[in-house]
Amino acid sequence: MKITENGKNLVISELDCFSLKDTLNCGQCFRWDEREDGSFFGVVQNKTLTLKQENDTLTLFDTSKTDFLDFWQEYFDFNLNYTEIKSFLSKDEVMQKASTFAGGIHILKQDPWETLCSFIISQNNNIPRIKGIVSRLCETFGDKITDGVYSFPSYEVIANQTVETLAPLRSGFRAKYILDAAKKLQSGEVSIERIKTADFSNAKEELMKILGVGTKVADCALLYGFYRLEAFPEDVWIKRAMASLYPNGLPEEYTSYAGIAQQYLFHYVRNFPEIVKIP
DNA sequence: AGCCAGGGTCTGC
DNA sequence: GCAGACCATGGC
Repeated sequence: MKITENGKNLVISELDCFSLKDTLNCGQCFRWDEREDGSFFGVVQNKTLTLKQENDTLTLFDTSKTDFLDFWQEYFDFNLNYTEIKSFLSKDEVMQKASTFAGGIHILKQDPWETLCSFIISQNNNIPRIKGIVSRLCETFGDKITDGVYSFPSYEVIANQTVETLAPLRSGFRAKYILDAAKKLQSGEVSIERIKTADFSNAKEELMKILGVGTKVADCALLYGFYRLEAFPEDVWIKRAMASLYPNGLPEEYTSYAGIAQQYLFHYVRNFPEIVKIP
């Protein structure tokens, strides 16, 4: 990986095992939008970024080398060697194929609360609508960053809301779950700091104290919001994939990177649904 | 019109 | 433990 400053832009070249499109469109994040020209615009914390990938080169517009080294490098998980992980996850034929197809996906290091809240919204929902609800949540309760761009609201702000004031989000039955999460975080009944340091099963148990957080949402929060790579979220697609491809469970040797294996599998079977169709 | 969407809760065996 | 109804909303 080579970093070059080009005027106001930053160019990352000689990239290996990275697909911006697959990383941002694989359903782990909801605040990135693809534009006509193939670039992506996103909001992360109180920052915005537009970037574009062409082959093994990534251009971050209006970004300094310091911005990248201090923040975006970590956010996009460029410090983990995905080339090694990809080969590690290729010990059997299924994962070998999934890794080859989806090996450009990186796990983003996202904010814990934003991720938890987003995946509460994700239940029994589809990705475009999840994005719409999250977008209205930010517009209604977040801070203005620039014109038409708002930050993700803190749980303190949401904890002061009611089901009625959340109505503009049109989140349906999930509104009471969002409120319960915000209130339990504010009261300290559930603590992000404790979850960060707890072992995996205790962390998951603590998340599941929140109404509307079951095993799948907890695993998604742990994987995408707490960077727990051993989390293995099982949605309907992964359940189908497991039933037809791994009836005896995921190979034990993959346990420490199960979350990345899950991402590869998810992207793979969603693009080739016939693989998991039971005749 | 009816089904599905990166599920979870609640109830009843 | 496990199945089944139910939950709001929107796109197809």
